[in-house]
Amino acid sequence: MCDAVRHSEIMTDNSKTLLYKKITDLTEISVSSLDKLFEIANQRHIAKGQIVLKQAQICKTIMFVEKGYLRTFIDKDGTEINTDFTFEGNFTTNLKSLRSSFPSDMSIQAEETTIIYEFDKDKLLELYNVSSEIESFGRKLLEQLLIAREDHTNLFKIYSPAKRYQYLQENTPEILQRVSLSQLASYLGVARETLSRIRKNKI
Amino acid sequence: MCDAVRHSEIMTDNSKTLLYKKITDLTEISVSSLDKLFEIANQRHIAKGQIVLKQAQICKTIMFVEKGYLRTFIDKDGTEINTDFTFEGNFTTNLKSLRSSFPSDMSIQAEETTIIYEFDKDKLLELYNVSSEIESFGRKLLEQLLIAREDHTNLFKIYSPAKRYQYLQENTPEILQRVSLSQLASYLGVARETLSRIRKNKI
DNA sequence: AAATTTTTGTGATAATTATCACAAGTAGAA
DNA sequence: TTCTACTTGTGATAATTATCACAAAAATTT
Repeated sequence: MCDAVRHSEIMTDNSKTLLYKKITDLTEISVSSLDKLFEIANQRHIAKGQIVLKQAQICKTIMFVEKGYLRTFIDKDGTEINTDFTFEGNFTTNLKSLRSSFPSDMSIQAEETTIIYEFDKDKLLELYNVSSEIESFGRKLLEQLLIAREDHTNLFKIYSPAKRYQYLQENTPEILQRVSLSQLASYLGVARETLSRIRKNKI
Repeated sequence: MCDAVRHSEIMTDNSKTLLYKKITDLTEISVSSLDKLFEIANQRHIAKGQIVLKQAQICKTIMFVEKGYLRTFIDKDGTEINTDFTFEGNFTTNLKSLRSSFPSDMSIQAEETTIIYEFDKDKLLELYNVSSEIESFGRKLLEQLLIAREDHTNLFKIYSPAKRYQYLQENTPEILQRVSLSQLASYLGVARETLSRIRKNKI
C-alpha cells in the first residue's frame, strides 16, 4: 500500500473521532496541522479500573477521552477525594506535574472501558514551536479548561451542598447518571450519606 | 527629542516594572515582542473602591496588577461573595465574559490605590497572530492561572474551613495580612463569625 | 479629639452536616 | 440461581457551622 492511500485512510478515520471534532470546534486549523497532531496522538485502550497516572509519578502527557471516562483523585489519609471527572470529548492532565516535572499528587483512573488519545508533552511543545495554529489550539484549550474550573470553584463559595447538587442536575446531568453517588460525594465536598439524603429530597 | 532616545527611556522604565518581571520570568521573549506588549499595555491608576469591571458589562481586557490589589466578586441576593483576589505581579480578567463577549456575572474592584496595566483583548489577539512568542506567553500565563485555580478548588474538597485558613497561612500569608476578615470569609466559603473564631483558635 | 462608621468578637441558639452502625438494595461472579 | 461484594439508604447522635443580636475595637471623618 502506498503512503498516499494509507494517509487518506487514516484521515477518514480521524475525522470521525471526537478528538477531531473537539479540535476543529475549538479552533481554525489546517489539514497539515491536524495531521501533525494526530501523528503524535497515541491511542490507548484502557481497562476499567486501570490507572493512567499514578500519584508520585511525573505526568508527561495530556489525555483526551474518546470513549468512557476518567476520574482524577487525591489520596487523603487513606480515603480518595475526587477532584475531577473527564468524559468523552474532553482533555485532562495533571498540569502542575506536567509543567514542573514534579511528582503528581493526584492519580487518574479509568472508570469504564476507556479509549484515550495521549499526547506526549515534549512532542506537543515541539509542535507548538512548529505551528502557531497548534499553539493557538493549546491556548484555547487552556482557556476552556480554566473557565470550567472557575465555575466549579464558585459552586463551593456560592451554594450549599444541596444547591451544588441541583446545579449539576441542571448544568451537567451526565455526571449524575454516570458517576456513582459515593464517588460524587467528595467531588461535591459532602459526606456520602448527606448526598444520599439530598438526592432523596430529604434535605 | 528623537525617537531613539524616547524609546530607550520607555524601555528603561518598563524594565523596572513588575509586568516586565512577570513576562520575562514566565517565558523567553525578544525585546521586539516585549515592546509590542508594552505598546498595547494601558497603564491606569485606580482609586480605592473603584470598579474596573462591572457585573453585566462585557469584559474586554485582561489586567495586570502593578501595585495595590483587586477583588473579584459576585453578587448573590445582595451579598457579595469574593471569588478571587489579585495582588501585585498577577494577571486577572473575567475569562468567561472575555471569550464569549457575554455580560460578566462578576465585578472587579480595587481594594487599595491600585496601578494596573490593561490589555485590550482584540489587540492582544492581533499580537498572538503576529508573534508566536507572545502567543506562547499567553499560553503559559493560562497554564499558571489554571494551576492556581485547581489548587484553590481542591482546598474546598480536601480541607475543613479551619484547615483552609491554615493552608492560606502557610502558603499565601500575604492574603491574610491584606484582606479583611469579612472579605476573606466568603473567599473561604465560611461565615464571617466562624472565620473570626477560627482565627482566635476557638475552632 | 470627638463623633461616626466600619470591622471584628462573642454568646445563644438553630440549622446543617458528619460520623457511626447497620439494614436494604443492586450488581456480578460462581 | 445463589453467593458475595459493593453501593445506597436510614436512624441516632455528635460535631460543626450559620444566623442573629449586640458589644467591643479599630479605622475614618469631621
